[in-house]
Amino acid sequence: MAAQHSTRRARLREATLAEIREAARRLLTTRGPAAVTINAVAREVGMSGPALYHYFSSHDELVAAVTADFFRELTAVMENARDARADAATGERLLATCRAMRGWAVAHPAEFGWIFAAAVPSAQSARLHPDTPRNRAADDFGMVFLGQLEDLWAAAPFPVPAPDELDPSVRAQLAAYAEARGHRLPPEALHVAMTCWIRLWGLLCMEVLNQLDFIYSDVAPIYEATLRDLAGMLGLEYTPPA
Amino acid sequence: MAAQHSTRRARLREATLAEIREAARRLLTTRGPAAVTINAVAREVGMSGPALYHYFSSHDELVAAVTADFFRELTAVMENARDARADAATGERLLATCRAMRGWAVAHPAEFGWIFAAAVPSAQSARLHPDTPRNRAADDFGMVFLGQLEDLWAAAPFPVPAPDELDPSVRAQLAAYAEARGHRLPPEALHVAMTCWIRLWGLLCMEVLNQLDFIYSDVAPIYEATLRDLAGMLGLEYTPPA
DNA sequence: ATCTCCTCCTTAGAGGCTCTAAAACTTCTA
DNA sequence: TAGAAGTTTTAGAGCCTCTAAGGAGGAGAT
Repeated sequence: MAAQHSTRRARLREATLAEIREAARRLLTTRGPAAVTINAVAREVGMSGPALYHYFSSHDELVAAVTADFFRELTAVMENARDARADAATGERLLATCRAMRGWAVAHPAEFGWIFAAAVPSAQSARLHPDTPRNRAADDFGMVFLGQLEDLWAAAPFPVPAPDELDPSVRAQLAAYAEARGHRLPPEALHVAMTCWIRLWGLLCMEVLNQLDFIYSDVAPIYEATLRDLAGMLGLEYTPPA
Repeated sequence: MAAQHSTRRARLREATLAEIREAARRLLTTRGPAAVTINAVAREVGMSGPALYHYFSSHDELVAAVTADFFRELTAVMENARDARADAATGERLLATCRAMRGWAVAHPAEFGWIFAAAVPSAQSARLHPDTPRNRAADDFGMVFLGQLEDLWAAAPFPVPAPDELDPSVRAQLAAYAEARGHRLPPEALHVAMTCWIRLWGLLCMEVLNQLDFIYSDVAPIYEATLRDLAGMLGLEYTPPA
């Protein structure tokens, strides 16, 4: 009873869903996160409040949907940057990917803050609902970064701390994650990868939250200095942006 | 007309103000940031909605007041940790201060997230209203960290990047800040200080926002590894926690 | 061609929120 | 003791989330 005769309806519905998410994003960027309300979004697309509940069953679900959109867009931007340099060295591709991430962040600070400078559903509840679109999009995003470090490791293992330098408890935590992910990186390499990720996350979040305004008017060179640092940690040659 | 005959009233008012801020904090920790509403806080202290406007002229002002409270409490905790080791080496005192910061963050994750994982009024508007209690408390907090690095620099200058390694634009931005602060650190040293601060901020915010749950169940050793790293950058001997 | 069903949309409304206005109650002072 | 000052209340406008009930229109079945 489904696929055959519901195509037209389904297309219309899809278009409306897209329009709603665009309106939500527009409100976010123009009037801030607090303005992304069911009522305001409904007004924006020309329907009256409760009608929107035919598309999203709650405000939280709308929020999750646009969050997933942002993750997917950022993922695509980073993958494009990576794939546009398919013939370049792995290290150069990683740098390009990281630069693409900041490029998106500064071009879309509200969206970046929306998805990253926010409390994440705790691991507990993520294990209960692993397959929401939001969580799938976030996982896919994570793999853009992690996947490149796996490639890098496969191509040219980077320096890692000696086994006795890594705290045994941390090693165990990382080993559990490595196992769940198929052991593409040993715990020591995962530790280096996480260190890199944490530094990029922190710097970008501070920037989009204006936490660095008090001292820096232009964070781009700070980001480049960080990338140079990370390149050093990963045994890569740092190449300045094109 | 003020001080002499208004003491009793003023005392009562002060007590009510304190009670309101405690209620707001209780709501934050027990029901999350969205539950800190004027109405809910008023109910909590046993008065009805609009009465609270005699103490705080808007929701934003209440938020700013408890934010200032949190900054002051964290500042005090860190200063205590520092001063409890007045006779120790500067490096050990700095490590103790940083550990006190994480101690407060994990003991009060909601409060830490409330003040740090939030958009800051942009520098523009901070320059227009520099003397709100919130901004003063935030500045005082910043000085706990920066002040110790100044002491450290005065006692034993740590290694800094060579002048030609530091991006000229960054150098200029830092020089402007150094001038405003009385030149207690040269731009190169400020750059190192900010690198340290950014790494601590990022790691602690990721932790309180559950952004590391997916891989780490215990972030303490990661924090210690970061401190060891920073100690290395600052030419300090790393000493494990007591 | 009509009938039924399903989808989409509407209005009405309960209950919460911020914040203003006006009135009432308390306390302090002259 | 009367008025001033400070505190608190109720009423209410206008926003919000979300539920309930019903209307208008196309899609398939008879």
